[in-house]
Amino acid sequence: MKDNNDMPGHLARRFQQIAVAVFLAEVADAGFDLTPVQYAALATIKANPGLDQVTLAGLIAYDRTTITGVIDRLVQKGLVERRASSRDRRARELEITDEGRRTLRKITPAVESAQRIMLGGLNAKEGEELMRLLRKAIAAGNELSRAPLRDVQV
Amino acid sequence: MKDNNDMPGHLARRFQQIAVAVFLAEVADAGFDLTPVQYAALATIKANPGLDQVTLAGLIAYDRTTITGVIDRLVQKGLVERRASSRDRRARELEITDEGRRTLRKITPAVESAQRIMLGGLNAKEGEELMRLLRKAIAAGNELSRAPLRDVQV
DNA sequence: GGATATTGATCAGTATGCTGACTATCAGTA
DNA sequence: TACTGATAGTCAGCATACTGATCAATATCC
Repeated sequence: MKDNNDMPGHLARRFQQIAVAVFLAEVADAGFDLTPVQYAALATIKANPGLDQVTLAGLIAYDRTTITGVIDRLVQKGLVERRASSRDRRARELEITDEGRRTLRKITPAVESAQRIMLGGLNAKEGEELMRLLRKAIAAGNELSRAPLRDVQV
Repeated sequence: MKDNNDMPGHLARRFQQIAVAVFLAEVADAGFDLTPVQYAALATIKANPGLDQVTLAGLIAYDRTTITGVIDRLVQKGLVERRASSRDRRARELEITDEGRRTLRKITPAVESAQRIMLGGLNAKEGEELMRLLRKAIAAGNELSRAPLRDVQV
């Protein structure tokens, strides 16, 4: 019988599981309480001020129903503002707050250290190769999930 | 600023997201309704009859609190039996049912095809290399998550 | 212009996954 | 044997993620 270690799906889950645990631990060590999803959303909102939720979802490959809850929590924490759009009354424009900006700045070293730790078992060349192969596999499978990456210009 | 595509954590999530979507789609095409977690648990119970939930959790690297719900649903579907252990009255012994065995047999082609599809963007050598690097990174980070892999003999 | 289709956001429902707590039981030891 | 610590399982609570539905608003087409 095929071993778990020969199933890319199992390996994907395990690696992700470790990645999330490392991220949360590093961020908590730095004195913050932010999940990987919340961080990605916050960073993307800062880089694209005023974007709407669907665009945000496309930029980081989340389902739009997931984004609703993530933004709820970021707003609750005072890191993001959600305003009705004037151009399209269905849409909400997202804006990072000063505290969001401050949090993002202070948390960056922990995030970078987490990325290093999760590749800790690999040397630099192997880490690069792993990322290259993941990018390639992801690009080929992009349309297979309900939340594909959408490279929109804002 | 660092791009998402340079963050192993982001790539890990994306690859896993696609892997799960592909798994569910292939399994649904074959006429079944089984999640990746449920499949892994079922296969492991079949290979280790009578094992308890903590051992199962260790073999597939799940948190024991997650396993409780997964087994609930497998029992509900009639694929697994959960009995009190005679040796240790705290523990539950898990046994696959005939229907569980039948399901596992019929679902295997879909599971294997899913593993191929999620590596669809890579050639054979690249797929092998990706799995090797994932295994290596995972081995180094095994103890960093709350649910490490435990290679127990049953 | 008006019917139709599409889109942005949300919601209900389900299934992982995690933290931390709790109960019952077991194991080791003074 | 009584005490102490560890262990198996469950639970409450929270945060992703998904499916499918609904509502309001916008686009499109005749």
